[in-house]
Amino acid sequence: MRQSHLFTKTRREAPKNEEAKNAQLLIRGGFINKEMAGVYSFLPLGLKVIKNIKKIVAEEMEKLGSQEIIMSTLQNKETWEKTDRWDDGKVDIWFKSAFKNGSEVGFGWSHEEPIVEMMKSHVSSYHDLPVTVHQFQNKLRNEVRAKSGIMRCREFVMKDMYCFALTEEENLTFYNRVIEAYLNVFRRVGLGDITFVTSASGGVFTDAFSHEFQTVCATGEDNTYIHKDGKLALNEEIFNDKTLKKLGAKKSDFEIKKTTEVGNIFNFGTQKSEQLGLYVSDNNGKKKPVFLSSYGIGVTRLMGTIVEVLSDDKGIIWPRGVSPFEIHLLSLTDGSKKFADDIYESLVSRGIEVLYDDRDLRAGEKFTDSDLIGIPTRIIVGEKTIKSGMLEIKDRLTDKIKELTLKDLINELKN
RNA sequence: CGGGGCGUAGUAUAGUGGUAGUAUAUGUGCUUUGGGAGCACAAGGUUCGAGUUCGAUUCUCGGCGCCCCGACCA
Repeated sequence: MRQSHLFTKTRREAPKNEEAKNAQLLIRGGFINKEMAGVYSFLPLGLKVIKNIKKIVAEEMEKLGSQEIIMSTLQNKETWEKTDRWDDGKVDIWFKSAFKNGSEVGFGWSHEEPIVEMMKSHVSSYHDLPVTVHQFQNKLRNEVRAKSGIMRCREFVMKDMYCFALTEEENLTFYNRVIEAYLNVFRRVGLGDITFVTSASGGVFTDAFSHEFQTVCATGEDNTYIHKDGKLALNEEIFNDKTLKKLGAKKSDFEIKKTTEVGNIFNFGTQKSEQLGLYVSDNNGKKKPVFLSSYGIGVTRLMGTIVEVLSDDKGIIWPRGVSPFEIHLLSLTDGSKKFADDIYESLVSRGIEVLYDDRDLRAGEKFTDSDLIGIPTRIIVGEKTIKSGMLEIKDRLTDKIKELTLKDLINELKN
C-alpha cells in the first residue's frame, strides 16, 4: 500500500485522556480510533493487525478440527434464563434492550448458552460427536469500569471455541490439545517466551476446572507466580502451601510477576448441557448429556498486550506474524522515487505486503513515522542506495542495518 | 459501585471576573530534503445547563464526558 493513499495520520503527541501505553501508541500511529470509553474502532493499519492475529488463531483452531461459524449478537432471554444467568444480579455486565413489542433482548457478552441451544438442532446421536466450533465475534460487556486502552473494553473482538464431546475422556483429551494449540498461537504472535499456562481454580480432577494463559506484562492486572524453570506458573489465588505440597515445589523457587490474561479455557462437564437439554443417544439408545468445554482468546486484548510488551520509546515493534505489513519501504528523495517504485512493484508482485512511504516529506519525518508504526523490516532508498545497487535494510528491533540485493531479501522473507 | 482527578483550536498546553495566547497539525507561496527544517500569510477554541454578577472561559451548584485507584472480571 502506498502511504500517500493511507487516510490515517500519525500524531506527535498522545491524547491526554489515554494513559495506557497500548492506546497511546495505537492512536498515535493511526491504528485505532476511540469512540468512547472502552470502545474503539479499527482503522486500516489496526484492522490488518487484527486480521493477522485472527489468521494465526484460525489456523491453529482449524488444526484441531474446529469449524468456523458466527453467532448472532442479539440473544434470546429465555435461553439465558434456563441457566439462571439472565438476571442482572447474577451477571452484571449485560447490555439489554427491548423489541418494539416490549419483550427483552440481550447483547452477547458470551455465547455458551446460545451455542448449546443451537446445537440441539444438530446434535442428537453419539455419531454426531465430538464436534467443535469457533467464531470471531464482537462481545458487548457493560463493564463498570473500562480501562487500560484496548485491554478491557465494552466492545471487543474475541475468539471463542466450544467443544461438544461424548465422554469425559474425549473432552479432556481435546482440552489438553487446546492448551498446546494456544501455546502455538502465543508463540506465533511473538509472546511465546513470556506467556504461561496457569491453573486458575480447583484441581484438574474436579468436575469444572479452568486454566488461564497469562503474559508477563508490567501493566498487567493479575499476579502470577512463575517457577524459575520457566514451565510452571500458578495463579495468585491458588498459590498456597497445599498446592505447593501437591506439586512438590518450594515457595522460594517462584517469582511473582505482573501478568495479563490473554486466554482462558473452561471445562463445564455436563452441567450446561443438562441445564439446557442437550442430550445424545449412545450406542445403547440411552440419553446422555453432552460434555462441554469452552476456549477464549481476546483478540483485541492480545493486540494490546503485544503493544504493551513489544514497544520502545519511539513506538511499536510488531512481531513479524502480526505486523500490518512485512516491509516498510521509505523513499527519501525525489531522485529515489523511481528506484523505490520498482522495488515496490517487484515485492508486491511476489505477494509481499509492503507499506510504501512515497509521500513528499522529509527523511526525518518518515523515519519517525516508521519507528512509530513499527513494521519490523525497513528498506531505505536514498541517493546512496541507488548508486550501490544494494538495498539498505534496517531492523526495527535491533536498529542494525544490513545491505542485501532484492533477491536475497525476498529469499529471506520467504523463510 | 465507592474514592480521587480532569474538561480551553484537529492535537498538546498557557492564562484571565472585562478583546483568549503558544506549539504542533491544516491551507497557500517560496526556500529546503539521510532522523519530525525555515520564513510569510490564512483559517481554527473556552463540554452543557442553572445560579452569583453590570459582566463568567474563570466563582458556586448540577448534568454529561474522560482518566486513575479500589471493588468487580462465568
